[in-house]
Amino acid sequence: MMVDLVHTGLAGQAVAVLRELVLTGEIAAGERVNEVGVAQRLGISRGPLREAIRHLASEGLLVLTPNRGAHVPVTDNDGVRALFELRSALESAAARLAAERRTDADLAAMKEASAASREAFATGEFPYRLDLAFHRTLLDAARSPLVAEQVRLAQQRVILLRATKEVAFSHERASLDDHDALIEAITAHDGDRAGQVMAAHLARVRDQLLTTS
Amino acid sequence: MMVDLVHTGLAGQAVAVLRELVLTGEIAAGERVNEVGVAQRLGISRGPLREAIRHLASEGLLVLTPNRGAHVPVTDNDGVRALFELRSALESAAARLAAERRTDADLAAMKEASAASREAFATGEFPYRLDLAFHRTLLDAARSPLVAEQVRLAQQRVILLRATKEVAFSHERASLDDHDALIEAITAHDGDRAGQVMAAHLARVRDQLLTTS
DNA sequence: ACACTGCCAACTGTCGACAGTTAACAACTT
DNA sequence: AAGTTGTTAACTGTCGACAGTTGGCAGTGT
Repeated sequence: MMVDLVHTGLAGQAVAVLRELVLTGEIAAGERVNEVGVAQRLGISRGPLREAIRHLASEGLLVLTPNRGAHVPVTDNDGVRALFELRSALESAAARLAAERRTDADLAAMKEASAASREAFATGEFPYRLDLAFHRTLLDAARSPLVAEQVRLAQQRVILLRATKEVAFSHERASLDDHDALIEAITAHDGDRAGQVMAAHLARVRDQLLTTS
Repeated sequence: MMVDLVHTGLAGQAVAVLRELVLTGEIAAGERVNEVGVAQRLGISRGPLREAIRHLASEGLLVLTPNRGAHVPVTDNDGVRALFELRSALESAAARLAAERRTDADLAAMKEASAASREAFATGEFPYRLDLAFHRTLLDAARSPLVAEQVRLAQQRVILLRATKEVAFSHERASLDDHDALIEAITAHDGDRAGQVMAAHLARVRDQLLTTS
């Protein structure tokens, strides 16, 4: 993710730009990505752009169809459930590892992130970014680079989900309590409980994203 | 994985061929992949080959260095541990899901795979392939396509590990017992226990792959 | 012998052009 | 009118050539 910024070439820049276009919903769900058009728009040739498209496809931000190019995926409720099964698998494990390995510094960072969230919530704002920040502190505490990377990719797909569904994501108070429960379990080095709390937390977030049609 | 075979283009074929070259160790660990050389060897141009290289890099089978190309990763003990943290996260969750969702047909398939492994073990052979076959039946029972896909990718990286380390991988009897314990827990719809057994099983396999130097 | 400097070969990064495929539309048939 | 077939425009897939970068090596000086 931030690793991509080290990609100094045109392809790397194209990845960054395209990712932003997709995640902000500027390219709508289902919309196709025209290689020549986007390449001209970015002022590069098709080669690097193709590379960028394939890269984002490998992250699940685009889907490829042979001879038909790439388009932003449209996700139904089953897709949402499948995605959260993946995210829950990864992030519950991360919570368990964090409970086993956390230092006091990790704990302090998590508490700080939680406090910032509560403060923002008190003033009526609880942006998605703060929730992600908390989850990131937990990832740091887990000290498992591969798991962390996959968590980030899964979280990114959730962001895309929100961008396409245009769901106003005001976190509920319950999420704040979940976070604190997480901190408690991790403080107590209780890996099992941390994993369970994380799974319950993500189930709650998932249900927010399921369309009730 | 098998999906790649549907990639009818040259790039798709190149992915299949290159993957085999890497997984069989024909391209050794640490060895660099020369774009022009391999492209000529495959009778294609650099474009599709580049695409294939980037694809395998996204699967973790190659690592890219700016302006220096791709090479087969060399993994130390820490890397092995990190990989198995990921695999354990994914596959323990798969076991939990399998315990919740398995049908009788799933159970039959798992028992059949286990029986085949025991039979082969009795004759002195317990190829890696049979172990993978068992794990695949479990994945099918979990009915979680995204988790299944990530599990396959992680397993593939373990295969690469074995290819590069040239470790003779004779499964231990303990693995057979683990499999049966897994079947028991899944039969009883005991998700927690299935997850725990899977984690213990993978820890055993991991320790086999750690170099004791 | 060692360190530094300036080449140089090999490679990756990028580009523009061509070939192949697809889906949509128009024309024709029944 | 509905279905079928031919045509075509827009796109992706592929290629060969050029530009840029890197690491090594010969050469020079100390």
